Amino acid sequence: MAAGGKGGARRQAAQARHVVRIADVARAAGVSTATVSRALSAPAQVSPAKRDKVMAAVRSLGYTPNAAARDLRAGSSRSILVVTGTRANPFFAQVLEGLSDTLSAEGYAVVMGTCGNEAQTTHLLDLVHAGRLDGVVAVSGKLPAAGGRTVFGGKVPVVSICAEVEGAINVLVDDFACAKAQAEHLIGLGHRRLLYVAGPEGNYNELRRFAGFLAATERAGLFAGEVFRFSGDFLFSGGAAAALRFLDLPHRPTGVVCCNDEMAIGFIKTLRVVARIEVPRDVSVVGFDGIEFADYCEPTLTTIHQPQRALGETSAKLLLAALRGEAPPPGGRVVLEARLRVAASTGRAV
Amino acid sequence: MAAGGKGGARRQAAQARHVVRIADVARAAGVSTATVSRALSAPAQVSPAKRDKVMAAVRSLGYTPNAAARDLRAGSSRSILVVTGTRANPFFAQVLEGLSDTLSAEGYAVVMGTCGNEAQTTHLLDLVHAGRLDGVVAVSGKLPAAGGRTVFGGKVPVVSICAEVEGAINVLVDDFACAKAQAEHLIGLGHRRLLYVAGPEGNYNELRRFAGFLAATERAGLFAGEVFRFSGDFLFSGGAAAALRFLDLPHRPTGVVCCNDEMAIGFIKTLRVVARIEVPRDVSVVGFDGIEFADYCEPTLTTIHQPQRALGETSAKLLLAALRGEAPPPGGRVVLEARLRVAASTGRAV
DNA sequence: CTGTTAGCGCTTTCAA
DNA sequence: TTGAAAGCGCTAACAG
Repeated sequence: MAAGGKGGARRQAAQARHVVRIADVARAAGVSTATVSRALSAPAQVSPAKRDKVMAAVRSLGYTPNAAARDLRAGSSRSILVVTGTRANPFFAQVLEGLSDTLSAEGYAVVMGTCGNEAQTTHLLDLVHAGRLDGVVAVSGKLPAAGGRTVFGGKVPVVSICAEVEGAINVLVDDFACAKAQAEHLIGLGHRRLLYVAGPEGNYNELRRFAGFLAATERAGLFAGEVFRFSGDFLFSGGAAAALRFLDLPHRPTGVVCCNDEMAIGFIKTLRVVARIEVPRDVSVVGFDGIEFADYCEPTLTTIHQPQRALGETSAKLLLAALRGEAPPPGGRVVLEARLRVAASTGRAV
Repeated sequence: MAAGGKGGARRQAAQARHVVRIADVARAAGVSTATVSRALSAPAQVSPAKRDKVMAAVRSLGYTPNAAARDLRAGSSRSILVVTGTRANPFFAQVLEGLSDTLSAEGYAVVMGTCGNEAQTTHLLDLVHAGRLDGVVAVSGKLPAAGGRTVFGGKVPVVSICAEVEGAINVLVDDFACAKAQAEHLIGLGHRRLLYVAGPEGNYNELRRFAGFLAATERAGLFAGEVFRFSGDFLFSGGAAAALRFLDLPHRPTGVVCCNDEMAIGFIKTLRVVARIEVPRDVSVVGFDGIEFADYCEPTLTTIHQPQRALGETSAKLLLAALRGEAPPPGGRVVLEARLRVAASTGRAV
């Protein structure tokens, strides 16, 4: 359609119809398109006189090089896919903040993706295989995979945050050690009947954390009848549901280890509302993540503080390095420090 | 990895060098590239026999059409820019969830942007003007603009959520009426000394809400000495800071209207921790937004519930409609229902 | 129904 | 230093 109008004498009409192209700038500056291109991306190669002419034309016409054409030539897109389960999660929101700040500072666009259903997953995979994405960051093990295709088929670098994935560059905290610290904190306070409120079945973090929890209870010599495990889902409502089950227990635990903060908060709130049980007077509760809410709920939550922004920033830097062709970190993984911060939700066993 | 193992060692090298193009598929299927293209995007135009051959070749080669080439041809990118202040905000996170679910269900990629500093802003503007984005959604009035350029110069549809912007399709709630309802609720409970904890100066929502608050206090005949206004920033810490100022007041208000939930929660928590002041026994506090945490803090927050997901979904649908060339809604705006939900943080004035 | 072909807008040899 | 020209991979107009 452009071809038709372009050849005609009515330049005005053509201008109004279409966005400014490099040829328009070239014409206005009285140079070739090659010179315009160079003036923009390699100014040193162009004589000052022409360069100025070009820049003036660029400004006056309001020219911005077309991205699709550039991408097609360059074979890259300067876009990164970030895949998460849900964005409605303050922990990941914080991680993403660090991630996208770093990525966009380097001129990369950040595309958000979810693999909720197969359609979404397929769409993400298509994006990667279509070369629209230069790299992938998966948060918490959410790697799009469907019909035998994975994100690794797209030969772009992949970084995984908070979950170890083979073939990816991994940015982690030591879930095992942290969960062990949660349980040990409680045990150290004299608690001998412990409840573990789990994350989703099969979830990477859940598995590691439960293992850490068990390691601590075993080490302390707690036997099976003293240790409970309720399934959960990382949501407030999951913590609330666990609290209800807790209330039904004939001989209740006095210490509760939650796999994340939302569940801990939902647990505590429900105990209070439903049964007037107070934390830490009647029960001690530890969370995991260190979300901001943890400092504003009642009581302030004893929890594992993860370096949320740093997880995102580190991942971004590693991806950027991979994009530049640099070697991945030794072992293909970086482990960041996280630690227990004792607040008001835990106390001595009664 | 499937591709690698499949061919011989020789094939690997060749395969690794180049991504599969349409010509490769055409050759493998013994047809022209046009037929491949049609088989993929308009199967009805191709004979079943050839269509099957093409599809078989597509599958066996693992072909995905290159996005940049497609975009260049089509003059569009099937990507939408979503601009927010911060993602670390549970209210917006929920809005974004609805937004991106709807957008990605239609095959659009969602690009996240922030206009924190000028570099970021310029980058976003470039993206829009470079034709890499087909539409823009601005959350809470965060529209990239720098050096005289705006997002409107890129001739793409713009939707604004939660803030009225001229030239955009607006999706709103009635901030004025909601804030009025907050104050009236308190006044109805007998409170006559009221504090308003504001959002950032100049913020659209802040302006509308403060106006609504004032309308209610004036209507109730409260005079200047009975009405206070503290500045704030929509953060927990802002609410905490307001609480400290509140404590310094010689004759304290008994009712507090907060411009959002985080500030309300930060306010309440600080009152309790610093001065053992209990809500609603000593002071009543109303929030705004209806974030999930409002149901889990102590006491459960009386607040304005905004239809968070619906705000996102509605915006997405309107943008999609605009992209299809459909007319914007009457008046260029849609106003969704939000209302006060009374919980445990407000009670009768003492 | 199918193939040929002309670009989409840009960058980058290759020559001058 | 500069310009001419060849594509990047794809789709759609136009023949056949």
